Amino acid sequence: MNYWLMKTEPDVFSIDDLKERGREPWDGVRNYEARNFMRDAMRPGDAVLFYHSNASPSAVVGIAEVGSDPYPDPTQFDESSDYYDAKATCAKPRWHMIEVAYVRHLARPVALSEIKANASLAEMALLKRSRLSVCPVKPEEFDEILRMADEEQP
DNA sequence: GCCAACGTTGGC
DNA sequence: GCCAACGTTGGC
Repeated sequence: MNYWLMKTEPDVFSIDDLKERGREPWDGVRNYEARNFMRDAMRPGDAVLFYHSNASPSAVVGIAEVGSDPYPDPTQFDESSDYYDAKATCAKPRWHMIEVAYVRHLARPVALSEIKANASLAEMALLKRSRLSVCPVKPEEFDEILRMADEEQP
């Protein structure tokens, strides 16, 4: 099983929205590296750190899991969609997606500032790869975030 | 609101 | 193929 971190702007779609829906198709990702993770590596049951970006504070706020096998993002074929891609065809889809399923909220949000301050998390892709909305997480990093969430806020 | 990082586009 | 212009993400 693999571990991931997925970013979302809570003003657009938050952990509370995910809890309410139970499961959400993660369409609209138009970055090749993020696409490759979803298409080539993310599989049902993989664990996901659910991260609020552009938030106050930006933080890991919950746990989700990959809820489906990857499949072509239907919005790439929809001319009325913001995510329409004229160069994609059903025979040769360009963008793939997975669904995200709610697991639970963290006991408390673990803020980006805390992650940056934790030396054992210095190599996290979240910190190294700015603006990548889907990034891999090492098992020990995943565990450390969970441990921090169960501690008192510093 | 500013701006750094960085991916994409398009002229040549 | 190079690279400048431009657009987007996302922290602060």
